[in-house]
Amino acid sequence: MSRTVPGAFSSDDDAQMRQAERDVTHAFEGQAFDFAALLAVSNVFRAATAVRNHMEREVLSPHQLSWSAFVVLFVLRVWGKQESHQLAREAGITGGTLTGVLTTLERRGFAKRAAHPTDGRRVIVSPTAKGRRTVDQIMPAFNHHEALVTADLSPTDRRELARLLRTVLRTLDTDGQDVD
Amino acid sequence: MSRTVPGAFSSDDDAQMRQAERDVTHAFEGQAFDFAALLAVSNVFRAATAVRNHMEREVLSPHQLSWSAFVVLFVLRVWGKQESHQLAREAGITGGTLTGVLTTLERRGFAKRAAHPTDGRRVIVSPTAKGRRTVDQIMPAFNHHEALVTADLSPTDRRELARLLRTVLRTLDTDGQDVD
DNA sequence: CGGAAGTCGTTCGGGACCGAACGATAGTGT
DNA sequence: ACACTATCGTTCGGTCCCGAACGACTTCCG
Repeated sequence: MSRTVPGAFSSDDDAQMRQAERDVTHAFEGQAFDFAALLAVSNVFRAATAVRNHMEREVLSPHQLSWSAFVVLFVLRVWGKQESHQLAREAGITGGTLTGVLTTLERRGFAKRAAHPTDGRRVIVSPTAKGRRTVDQIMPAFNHHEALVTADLSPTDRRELARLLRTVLRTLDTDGQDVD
Repeated sequence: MSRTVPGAFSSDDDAQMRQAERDVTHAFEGQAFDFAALLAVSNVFRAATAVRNHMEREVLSPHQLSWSAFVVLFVLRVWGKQESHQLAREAGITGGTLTGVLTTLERRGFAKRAAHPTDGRRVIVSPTAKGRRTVDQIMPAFNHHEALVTADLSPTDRRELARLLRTVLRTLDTDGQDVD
């Protein structure tokens, strides 16, 4: 009843999944088990890995850029120069990681650091012309592949997927802060 | 009409997103741009990172296990001993990575390698009793947190999320193989 | 049988990644 | 003015992760 994708592999797929569910519930029998949650979480992670690897292989590797390096560069391209901590948050990585990524990006001439005018601790990161040019060159292919990996989703499905994930992100966000 | 989660943060969120869409389309103006695909892909990745970090912090780190190490151990717990390559595929990592993870797991006494009876190249991996016990001890908390991060999703939403992601995975799978 | 070709797991190089510890700088109160 | 505290970005230790190269082993075929 939840099946909208027709044909070919789906029946096999379903059978395998039901078998997996039986295996897991059997392995942990006697305990309450939220299988839908497990499935949602594990699929998020599997899909992310698969998409990331696909993108790195098909789009990014010719330019010798990792996913994170590209994301950082993309943020700089669209929103321009900004402080380090904001850039890290925007790119979804920690400050420690950003330092490494930025070192790579700077070495290859895609971005540069500059001192904050009044605050000696802070660092302003800017894209170079070469960095902007590179993003502009990669982005069409990147977006094309984004469309490819979501090709079997209807436009409605894509928006729905984004919405559901946003809900998860918001949940994580807010109770990460609440704990304090 | 696509909004099921009520109140609080949603309006802010939407405004920010629409602004981001304007920024991005403006940055790449004159080019066709599938923003729904970008949003779907980037949210998959963000959600995966957030969930993984949450799980490693809240559930796994007390046991000094990484996400991958736990996934491998989980697979061994539920499906029992198996060959290396199958285990790698099941856990969603490459062979090279599995070697590292397995070395860690073996050093800590959670799993062990054994020679294949007839084929000298292959390796059979088994969970130890300690490994099984550890999974059984962690799993309730792990599943509880899986439920937590998807708490703002209705049961239908969770299944829908899993389904949409499965579609993406299948797309990636099949045209990864086709290329050959 | 014996070399060629294919298939295993491992090793290696390089980057990413986190959290904690660290210096440097800035603000705060006295 | 001067400690105290908070907040920056960086460094460090450890792991993960991939793809490519490698060596050991097996299978295929003459």
